[in-house]
Amino acid sequence: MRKTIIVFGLLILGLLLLFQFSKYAVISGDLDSEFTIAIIAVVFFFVGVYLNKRSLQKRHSASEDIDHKKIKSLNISKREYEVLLGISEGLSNKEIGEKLFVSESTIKTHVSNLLSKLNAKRRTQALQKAKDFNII
Amino acid sequence: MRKTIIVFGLLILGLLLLFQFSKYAVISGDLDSEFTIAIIAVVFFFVGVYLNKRSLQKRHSASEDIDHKKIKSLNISKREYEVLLGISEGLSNKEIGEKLFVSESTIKTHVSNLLSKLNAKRRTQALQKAKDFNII
DNA sequence: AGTGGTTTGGTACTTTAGTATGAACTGATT
DNA sequence: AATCAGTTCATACTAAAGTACCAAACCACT
Repeated sequence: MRKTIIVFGLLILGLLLLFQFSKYAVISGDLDSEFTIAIIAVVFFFVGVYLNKRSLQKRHSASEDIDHKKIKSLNISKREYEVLLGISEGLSNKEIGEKLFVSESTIKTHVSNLLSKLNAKRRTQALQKAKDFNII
Repeated sequence: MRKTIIVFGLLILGLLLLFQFSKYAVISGDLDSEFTIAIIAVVFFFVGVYLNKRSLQKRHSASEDIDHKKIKSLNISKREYEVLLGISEGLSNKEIGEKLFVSESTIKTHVSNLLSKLNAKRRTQALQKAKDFNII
C-alpha cells in the first residue's frame, strides 16, 4: 500500500515536470512541438500499459488466491485441508498417510469428514467443488 | 485476424490525423499547447491500456486453453477425452456411463486406457496430470 | 478441572475403482 | 477385401475408497 502511494506520487510528480518542461521547450523553441508530443505520447503509452498491468494482476491474483474464509466457513480443519491438498496431487489415502506420517485409517476418517463438509460423494467431486470454492 | 488489422489500421490513421491536427492547431494558435498535450496524453494512455489488455488476453487464453496437440500426441481418443471430462466433473464411472449412454464396463475400459496413456495410477492423478498438460 | 474441537487409529463392512482378458461391431484406410 | 483404430460390453478378479462406529489422546480455553 505504502509502495503504491509512493509510486503514484512519483508518477504524478514526473508528469507535472514533463508538462512544464514541454511547455517551456515549445515556447522557447529549443524543441519542436512534434518531438515533444512524441515524448508525451510514449510516456503516457507506457503509463497506460503499466497501470493496466497492475489492475489486471490484482484481479488475476484475486481469482486464483485461496479463499481462507470459505475454508473456515466450511469448518474444514488444518489437517483436513492438508488431506485435501494430497487428494488434489492425485495421491492415494495410503500415500497421503505416508506423507503426513499417520495411518491410512486416519486419512480415511479425514477424507470422510471432508466429503461430508464439501457435500461430495467422491474425492473427485470434492476436488471439483473445492475448485469452485477457490479453496485449492 | 482481419479484425485486428482493421482496428490497428484505423488506430494508426487516427493517430496520424491527431498529430497533424495538433501541429496545425498549435501553429495557428487556435489551441494552446497544454490542451493539445493533454489530449495526446489521454489518447496514448488509453492506447497503452488497450494494447496491453489485448496482449494479456492472448497470453491468458494461451495458458488456459486446451492443448489439442498434446491430446493427440498422447493418443487420447474422442471418447476417452469425454470420459476424462466426466472424471473432472467428479462423476463416478456409472454416472459417466449414464451421461454418455453406455455401460459402466465401457467406461471402465476407457478409464483404464486413459490411466495408462496419462501414466497415472488413479483418476485423481490423471486429473492432476491432465491439468499439467493443459488438456482440461 | 472440565468442555469442545481436533487428531489419531482401529474394526468391520459396502461400494467404487481399476486390471486383465476376450470378443464383437463399426468406420475409415489401403 | 483385409487391416487397423476405436468403441462397445462382459466376466472375474484385486485394490482402493468410503461409511459407520467407537475410543483414546491432545490442546486450547474458561
